[in-house]
Parts: sequence; C-alpha cells; structure tokens
Amino acid sequence: MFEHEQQKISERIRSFCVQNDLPQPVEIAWSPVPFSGEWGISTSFFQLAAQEARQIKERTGQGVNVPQRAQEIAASVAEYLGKVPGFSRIEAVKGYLNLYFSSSEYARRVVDTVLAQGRRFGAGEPKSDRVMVEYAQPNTHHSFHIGHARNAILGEAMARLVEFAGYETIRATYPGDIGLGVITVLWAYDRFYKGQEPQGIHERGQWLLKIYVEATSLLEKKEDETEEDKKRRESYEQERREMLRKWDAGDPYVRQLWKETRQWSLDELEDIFDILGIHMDVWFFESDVDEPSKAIVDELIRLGIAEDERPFGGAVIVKIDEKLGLKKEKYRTNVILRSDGTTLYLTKDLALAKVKFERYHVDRSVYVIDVRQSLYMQQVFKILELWGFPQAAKCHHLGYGFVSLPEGAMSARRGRVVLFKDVLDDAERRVLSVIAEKNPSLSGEVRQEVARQVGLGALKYAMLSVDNNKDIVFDWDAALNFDGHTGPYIQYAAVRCNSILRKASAEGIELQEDVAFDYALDAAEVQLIDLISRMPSEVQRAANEYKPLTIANLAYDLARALNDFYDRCPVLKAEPDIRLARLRLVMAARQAIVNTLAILGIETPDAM
RNA sequence: GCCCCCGUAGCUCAACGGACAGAGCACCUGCCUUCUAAGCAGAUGGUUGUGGGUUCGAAUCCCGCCGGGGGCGCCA
Repeated sequence: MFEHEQQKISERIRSFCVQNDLPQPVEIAWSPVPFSGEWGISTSFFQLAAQEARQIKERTGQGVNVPQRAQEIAASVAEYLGKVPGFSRIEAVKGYLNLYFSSSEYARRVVDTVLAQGRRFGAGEPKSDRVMVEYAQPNTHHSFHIGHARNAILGEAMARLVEFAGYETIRATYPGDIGLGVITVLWAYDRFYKGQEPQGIHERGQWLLKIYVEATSLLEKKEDETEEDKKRRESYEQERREMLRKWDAGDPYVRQLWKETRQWSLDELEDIFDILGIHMDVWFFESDVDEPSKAIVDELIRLGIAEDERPFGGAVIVKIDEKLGLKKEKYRTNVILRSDGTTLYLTKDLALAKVKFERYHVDRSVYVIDVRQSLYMQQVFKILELWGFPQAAKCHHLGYGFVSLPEGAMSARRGRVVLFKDVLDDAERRVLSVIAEKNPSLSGEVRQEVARQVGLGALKYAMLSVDNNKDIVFDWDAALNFDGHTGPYIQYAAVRCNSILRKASAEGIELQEDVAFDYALDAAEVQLIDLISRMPSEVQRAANEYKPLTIANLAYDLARALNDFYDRCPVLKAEPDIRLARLRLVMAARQAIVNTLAILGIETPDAM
C-alpha cells in the first residue's frame, strides 16, 4: 500500500549512493519493521556494504567489517534523508534503516482505502494472462472422500487467489468417468442390484461406492479359495470383461446403464461443489477426450517427437530425455499410446492441454493433482515443450500430499475411506452443540446456516493452513477443532466486529466518514492496521508463488490482532472521537478478514 | 540404480536469504455484573536430523551422510 513512498525513498537512497561514491544497489527491498509497537517500513544495507567491500578488496586487498559498514551507511542515509513527510521518525539500527509512519495519517489512509474498496480491497490490477486452474478430478461411480475434498478446497482457493490477484481465471474439472473401475461398478450393479435405486443424492452416490467395494471383493482372489469359489470368481471376471467390451463397442444397453449411474455420481458431485462454493466453468469428461485424443499421437509421430514401436509389437513412446538432449535420466520415457491402440492418461492429458491452449487461449495452466503424479506432470510439460507450446513454461503442477487416516492409507477398493459428507455432517452437529452452549439466543433457522458456515470453515481451514506438499493424517478431532489456529477462530474475530457495529447502531451512534486517528494509538491498533495494509502485496506474492497458505496465515494473523485489539481497546466506551475512529477501524478489520477468508472460500457468518 | 518431497518445541505446523526461529494443541497460573471467554494475558518448552560449503548473514541455497514418505514404458 505504500509503494509510492517506498519508491520515492528508494530514489533518494540511490542518489545518496551516487553522491557518496557508493556502488548502485541492485535492488532496494522493503519490508515491514518487525516487532510490534511501532509501525513502519524497513530496508537493510548489508548487500550494499558487501558490494562495496568486494570492490575495496579487489583494489586494495583490504577486508571490511560488513555489518559495521552497513550500519554506517544506514546512519548516513538516515541523516541524508532528514525529515521525510509522512514519517514520524527515521532510525538506523544494526544495518537497517527504519522509517516509522506518522501513525494517525497512515492509519486513516489504510482504513479509508479499505472502506472505499470494500470487497475489492486487496485485489490486484487486471492482468493480461489468462489462467486455467484444473482441480477436482474424481472418478465417477465412487463417492467423494476427504482426499478429494483436499483437492477441491485447495483448487478453489487457488482459483480464487489468482482471480483476486487480477488474472482472468477459468475453473476446470476433469472427472474420470470411464475405465475398469467404472465398469466394475456397472457390472456388479447390473448383476446384483439392477432396478434398485436409493433415494437421496448422497445415499445414491455412497451406494455406488458400496457396490464397488463388494465387487472388488468378489473379484479378488482369496487365500483359502475353494475350487467352487474359483470357478465363480472366474465367471464374474468373464462377465466384467464382457461388459467392458460392450461399453467399448457402444452397446446401447451398457451405455444406457453407464449414463444413468454416472448421472448419480455427477448429481452428488455437483451437490458437493455447491456445498463447497465451487462453480466450474468447464467440464472435461474423460470419456469425451478419449477418442479425439488419439489424433495427437499421429501428430507427435509425424513431428518426430514420438516413436512408433507398434510394428514390432510395442507401443508409441516419447523418449523425453533423449529428445531434450539430456545425458542423465531425468524425465525418462513414457508411453503415449498402448500397443493395442487404446489411450492412456498421458494421451488424454496431452490432447487436453492442446485444447486448453488453442480453444481456451490459456496462458498459464495450473494442475491441482496429487504430488505422487509429480514425475508424470513433468513429463507432460516437457512433451508440450517439445511440441512447441510456449505455454509449457507456464504450466504449474500444484501438488498436494495425500490425506491418510491414523490407521493407514485410505482405500476406496477396501471401503476404508472417510467420506467428506460424513465429516461435514459431523462438523455441523458439533457447531450446533457449541452454539447451544455459547450463544443460545440465535434463532433456529440462523443456527443451521451458521453451523454450515462454521463447520465448513473449520474443515476448509484445516486443509488450507498446512503447506500443500505436506501429507495430512486426518484426525477427526483436530480437523473439527474450533479453538486456536482454526477457521472458526478467524470467523469469530469478524463476528466480534459485527457485534460491536450492531451494538453501536443500536445505541444510535452515527458512523462518520471523515474521521481522524488523532490520538495515541495502542500497540494493538498499530499491529492491526499494519497487517491490514499488507494484504494487497500478500495477495500478489501468494498468487505468484501459487501458495494459498500465505493467505491462510494472513487471515489468522489478522484475527489474532483483532482479538488482541478487542481485549485491549474499548470501542463503544471510548471517548467520542476515539470511538468514531475505532469503529472505522473495526469496519476495516472486518472487511480485511472477510476478504482473506473469501479467497480461501470460507464464508463469514453475521453472528455465531 | 535414478528422480521428487519431507525432517523445526512432547504433538500438529508457520517463518520474501535478514534483526530476539513463531503459532496452535497438550499441561500449569490468572482474567467473564464491562463491545459474545469459539477470547485475552502469563509460565513451561529449541545446539531448526547430521557433517561440511557458499554468504556480511543460512531453518531457508549447494554437496555428503542418516531417517521417513513417494515415484520411475503400455495403472490412473
């Protein structure tokens, strides 16, 4: 928020260097002065001193004490700058130049800016790059578990982040609606359950998972298998293969069965997207990309990127390291078409990337996919590069660690999964019981809505406050904790703001726009304003580094500062002038918290 | 064999190459007739796995080692 001041002072530092025969600093980096209490910006002179020291060493061979010299430079710069308008004082400490803001003036500017911009506070200027974020690639004929939820929550936060940072953003999902897993469910459904259909979107979706688990068990070879078991299993296997063949051949009965059951999964998926606040712009179905993707194989062969080993009974492959001219093995070789002419994931991903670039004109492509696919994703990007797509350099794999259970990895095949819907239902129950205890005056209807917002907030924040490439062991109690470093803690801070504002209005206090912060600000107020002012730059940094975590941290820091302020600075009972200023600050703080939470896809309740 | 990720307080995790490595949980002590205690303050807790290197400065970058996880031509 203070780029203008920073730039002006940077210029003066540069001219100071010229006048004093110092090397030109490569970069003058500004950061907030750490340690609470006062508020300002800071830069250091270590680099400059080291640059100078190197020159002296070259000329005279003499060594220089860099920290000491940095402090000297900082001190003379402080003297050179003298009194700078807008800053109350300047100091040189340990090689750092600290410029402290005139609190009242800047406090007012920060607060006014936030309130003028409202929901847009923190947003970046529009940028020319178009970004596509692909996330939520669950298989149909399954149910949605917390591993899928991590993907969807992270992907949505990423999409909101780049969008808020100023990029044109396209959200894309890529459900896997074909393959052996899907056929397995079709077979078992047709064989044992045809005609049955549970009522309720989630019941139906979960039922398909149950069928899948049963079917897998029936098709799995058992240790103590009898001759009879074996015969039965083999005949089941035969039936499944027949089902796959018929699907491939476009058999109307099987296709109809597939479409019907697939729709059940999609109904559930759409409902979950709805719950999570996700609105996809583009749906790429695996079944749609399958056949057309074969065309790119010929193209890659023609271009000399892929090698066709089918005449010798092999597949179509790309020797990536060789084509890149690498000596050491790094990206290896991968198959882009099976020897029997059927497609692989890679076939489809390459074709899909082409569509993204050519039809959707995507400049940057973000893939939110399990970190275990990391080599695979690198292979995709490298092949795209060989293929001549300049956008390949701006493809980014946002990997995330997998979610496991205390008892081990989740396994859909074995039915050992924690379903997202179950966790959410439990979260809402827990919130309701907390409300009953803490805020029984909330009306029944509002309670339900608050339970949804807070329960979801807890879940989402638990997923987003951990670095994406760290694995998560899902702990029911930890994920649904409402105290401390959690979503509800942050929501609660915003709710406290609402409380104050509501009460102010009830007491007939009129809010004013022309309010000065002409009093000795408490350290908590300074800290709060400081954090608020960082939001715009944090948004840019987080978007450029593809790190929603940064925003999750900022949201928490804001909430903590607000709670501290709440405790130390009375608002309604303060002197009238201070009261008006603090009310404005409360409004601004609420807006900043609401905006950071919005990036994370977390709603803020009015009360809780 | 090669590649990727991780190792920070008892536990779960933060920390643009920068100033005293911070939170939460758990445990202990205080604070509700004062804007909702889903809160605040305080106490305890660290040779950032290990040995080198680069740098004025390293949890962060580079190399070796130890430990954990993941991946590596017709699965997705």
